[in-house]
Amino acid sequence: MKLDSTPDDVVPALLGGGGAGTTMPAPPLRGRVTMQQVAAEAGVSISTVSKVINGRYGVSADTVDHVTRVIDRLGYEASLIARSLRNRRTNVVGVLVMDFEPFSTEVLKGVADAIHGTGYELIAYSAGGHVEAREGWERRSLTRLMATLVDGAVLVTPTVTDVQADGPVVAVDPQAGPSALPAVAAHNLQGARLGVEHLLELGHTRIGMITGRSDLMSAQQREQGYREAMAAAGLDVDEALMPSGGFEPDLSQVAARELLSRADRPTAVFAANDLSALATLEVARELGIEVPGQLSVVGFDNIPESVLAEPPLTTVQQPIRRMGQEATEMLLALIAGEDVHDLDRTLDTSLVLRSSTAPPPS
Amino acid sequence: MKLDSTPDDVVPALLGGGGAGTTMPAPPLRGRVTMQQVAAEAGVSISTVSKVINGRYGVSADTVDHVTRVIDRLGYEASLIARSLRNRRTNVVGVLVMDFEPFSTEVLKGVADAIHGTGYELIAYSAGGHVEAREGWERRSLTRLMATLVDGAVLVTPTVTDVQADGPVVAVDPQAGPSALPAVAAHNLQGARLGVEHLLELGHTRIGMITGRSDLMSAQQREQGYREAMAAAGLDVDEALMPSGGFEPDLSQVAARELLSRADRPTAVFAANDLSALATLEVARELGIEVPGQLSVVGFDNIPESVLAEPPLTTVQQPIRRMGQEATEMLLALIAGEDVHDLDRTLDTSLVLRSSTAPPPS
DNA sequence: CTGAAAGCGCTAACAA
DNA sequence: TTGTTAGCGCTTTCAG
Repeated sequence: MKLDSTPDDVVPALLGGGGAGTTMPAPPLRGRVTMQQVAAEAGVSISTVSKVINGRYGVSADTVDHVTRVIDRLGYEASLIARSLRNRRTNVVGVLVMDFEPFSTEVLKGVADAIHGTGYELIAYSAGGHVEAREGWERRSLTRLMATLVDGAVLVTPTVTDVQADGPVVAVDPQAGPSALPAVAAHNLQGARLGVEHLLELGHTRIGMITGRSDLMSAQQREQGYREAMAAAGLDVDEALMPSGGFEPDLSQVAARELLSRADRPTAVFAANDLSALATLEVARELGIEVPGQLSVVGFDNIPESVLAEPPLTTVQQPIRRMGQEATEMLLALIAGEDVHDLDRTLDTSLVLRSSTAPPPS
Repeated sequence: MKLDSTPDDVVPALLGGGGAGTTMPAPPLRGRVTMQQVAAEAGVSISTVSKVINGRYGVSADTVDHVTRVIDRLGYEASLIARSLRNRRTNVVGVLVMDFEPFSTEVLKGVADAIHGTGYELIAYSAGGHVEAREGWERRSLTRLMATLVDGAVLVTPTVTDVQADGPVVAVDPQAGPSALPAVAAHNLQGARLGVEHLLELGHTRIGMITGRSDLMSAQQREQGYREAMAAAGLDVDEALMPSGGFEPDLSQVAARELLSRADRPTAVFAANDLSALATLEVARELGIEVPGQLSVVGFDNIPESVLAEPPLTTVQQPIRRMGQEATEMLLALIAGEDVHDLDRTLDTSLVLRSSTAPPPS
């Protein structure tokens, strides 16, 4: 479809050093303008053009001037790719994500915040959310981009952290044990306590939990927070009241239905994430259970949809954007070769009070 | 997860060529694993490795098998960059944005939606929101990535559309006249009419507008929609009631203050975007004007913040994500060489009713 | 001060 | 079936 009409069979016209007689019309060519073409057009060698572009010493002012003019006229811009291949430094940082969804794009905004004014460029890469690629996408993406395209990378929600790249890598919300990577995470445990304590203060004592994907650290920590809060209140946890929703809507619906259909159903539910909480809301409606009148629900994440829920969801908010910012600051410091003291940061979460919680029915 | 305990690390048989004593134990090397290393480790030539990787014919099953194993063991992954430089086709599409903010990230999600299952990978690129780079960032970004890294690109909110790239490019929400580029935009005019008509139906007759950045097409169209709706209702527009807020908070505050301080202040304000509407809400609060009791406000965009406003903002919603999807569908078709019939699409907007509008005070 | 030449990691003719 | 060779666009010694 793309014809390659690069006229490289045109012998570059000889030009004197004075460069006065450059009367070539040379309209902006079709397609990509290469350094080759600039050189030919300016009547100098490729390396001279390169020097001019990179401001290297050893080029006469006249030449610089002339070449610069030609570059402007042709609208030449160096290819990031070709340059990356040759150089070690690229001045680009990468954000690697499994897919572009609410969480990762929010992180992305934070990264963008932090990158402003640093002179770095930003590339976000996703392998397209391939299902088969789920396992080890972080490793693949990293090897694909790192050391050639980017100087460092922020890995969003990686499930494996033993990656080895030859540049700095910082993980945001890592999901595999105590990571070997510098990381920024939300304080899941504290957040969960916050959510459950809110329920406790309201007077609830029979509180169920829809747990998350047990293989993820965040899910485990949230469950742990739930247990701790209950224990601190001197309450026993009833394992029967803790079905798993796997962090996703369908499973959560099943879990919620199970929980809310019980004769001794809880008066409040703490969900491992907003998606699960939303599913709970739906099931409650289905079952004719009023929220928050007969049932209180607390979520986790504060995704945009949670505001729009009916009723608006009370939830634990993660400072997602902030996480992106901190990760980037760490990354830039690491790239700069500074030694960063705190390589594993945990950011506090906060409770967002909306309308899905109330005191238990009397 | 998967430890390789396969003892196939048998030292490759004899190596011809100048291969000196090639009894390297070669544990997974530090840093990037290159094809070179795989070849050496497998005792074959680089091109053979390349053939194996790309599934080219002409390699014995045994060799394929052996090389594959070595690749796995070494964790080799082809460099996107090097490959891009060589090939014309990369199987990557790019999204070029000025910066990662709410609008562009929403578009990004749409693009990601559309890219799922197509086998394409996705790269989003931002020059880092450089202020000095504002002018012509689209041209620069395009030449930097296009034809080397990506097969085609989606340009988000470009201010210049006469870009020339040697691959397909689709613009989303282009801001410069009838674009020369295939484009997807929201129906700004219709949206504005929708917003103003809502106010009209409520009974307002004295409706002011905070206009947008006059150099942007979207702003002009929204203003045009306002005028048309007013005209259709048989109402004259008072030019004094149309200060510019430039699409941004600070200027909008000034504009709103001007508007609301008038003795004959309007009973309703249509703002060119949500940022301006939010600013208006703030000024109203400052001035002790009740919304929606004494003043109705309608915005445009439906950014996330608009739900959280006090009161929640009634606004015109753009199908941003959908725009990203359509643009991507177009782009993929273009890349595939299909001829796309409708190269300039306009998507309808819709009114989101919330609590910032009410009938005018009597 | 300028240009020729050697690659960066990879693919694709073309030879062997 | 395999290896050799020539680049993709660029930077960088190192001679002229």
